[in-house]
Amino acid sequence: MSRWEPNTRERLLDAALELFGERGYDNVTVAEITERAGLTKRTFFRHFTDKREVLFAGQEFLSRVFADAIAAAPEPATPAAAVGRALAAAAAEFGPERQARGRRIRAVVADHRDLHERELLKRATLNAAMAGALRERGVPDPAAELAAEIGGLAFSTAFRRWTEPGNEREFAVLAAEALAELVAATATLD
Amino acid sequence: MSRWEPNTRERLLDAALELFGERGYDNVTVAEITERAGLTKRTFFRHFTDKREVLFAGQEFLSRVFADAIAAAPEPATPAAAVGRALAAAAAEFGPERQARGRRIRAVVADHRDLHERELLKRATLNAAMAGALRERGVPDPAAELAAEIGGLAFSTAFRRWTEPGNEREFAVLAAEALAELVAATATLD
DNA sequence: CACCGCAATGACACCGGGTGTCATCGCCTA
DNA sequence: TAGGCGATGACACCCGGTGTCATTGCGGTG
Repeated sequence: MSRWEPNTRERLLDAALELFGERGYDNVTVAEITERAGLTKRTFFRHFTDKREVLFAGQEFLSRVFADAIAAAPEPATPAAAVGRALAAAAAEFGPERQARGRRIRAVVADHRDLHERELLKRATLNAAMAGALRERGVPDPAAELAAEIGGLAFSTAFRRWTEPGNEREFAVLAAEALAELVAATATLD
Repeated sequence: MSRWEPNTRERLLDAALELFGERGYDNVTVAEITERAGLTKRTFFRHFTDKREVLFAGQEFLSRVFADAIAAAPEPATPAAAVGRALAAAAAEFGPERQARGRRIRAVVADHRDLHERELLKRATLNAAMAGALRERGVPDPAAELAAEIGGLAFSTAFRRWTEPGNEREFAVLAAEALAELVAATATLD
């Protein structure tokens, strides 16, 4: 393709994960990441707006998957069922290949406030995409917002369990289970 | 008290809000804020961990209010009712004096991604406090988590409406209404 | 084949947020 | 009156992030 080594973003992510694992997120500078990847600091910021973003890139893509799946759900589907479709569609992106990387990312994010903060922003973006798609198919507020919030909660619960050490179950199963638990819990609130 | 002007934090917040209003959040440096307040940059960071925190200080206090109110709710109270108590308790902190400042803060936060991100972190902290207090009184997961999430959603909806231009209604009323709408909406999900 | 446009990178200076460290200043207490 | 101490100032420093211009070769066009 080009004269440079290909897969720049991948290489940067790999280098970053290695270094974060060795020394921790904030004992690693962007210059060190790019050095290991054979690039320069400036190039890093051409691919990621932020130092944090290297760990969360591609989440915008997930938003589209969620929204499209909700839009494509059969007409008589309830909000909960539509959200279930979205989770199922997302599960395709969480195969065994991605599991190891997911674990490494989660380990880094776990004890860094700044990274947790960014994760929340990504989830909020996801929620907004789901809520928008639900409104599009006629679900009124605040039900659309609520269903989206529950979907986000189910997603993050499923992701946590999926990346927990020793887990053997598939993402799709965990997501469906988390969603079902949450929907059932709505009956116990009042 | 001391030989310096009192109310350092307040003065910093006032100076910051003025400047943000005049030129926008990221066209104002911390040095400029402290200059207007008659202090130095270093002192700013002794009072706020971050530039962003100046707009969100005191939220930890709210977490305690929420948690305490939930813990103090009468025993037969449902999760939704306990959350309602928390919102009512919080309403005491949102009198008319605070409304103007709330509007100014919201205006600054509205179109700045970084600030929105921090707001999400604060809300997540609030949610965690509520969920913890609910578990403490025997509400099992994921109902505790869900109730907390709904409480957070009601809170932020109420705050948004309360600070909307032209609003005349009290925070307590708006919060109770938002919560009731959300609880009612749970019945329409499935 | 020579030329040119273009996309990705490098090089480099610069700004501003955030921190470590030591000095200063004055209130409070013994 | 001596000293503890808490809050601030002064100052140097690091690093994340950006603006800008130069460089490098690939692909298309005549």
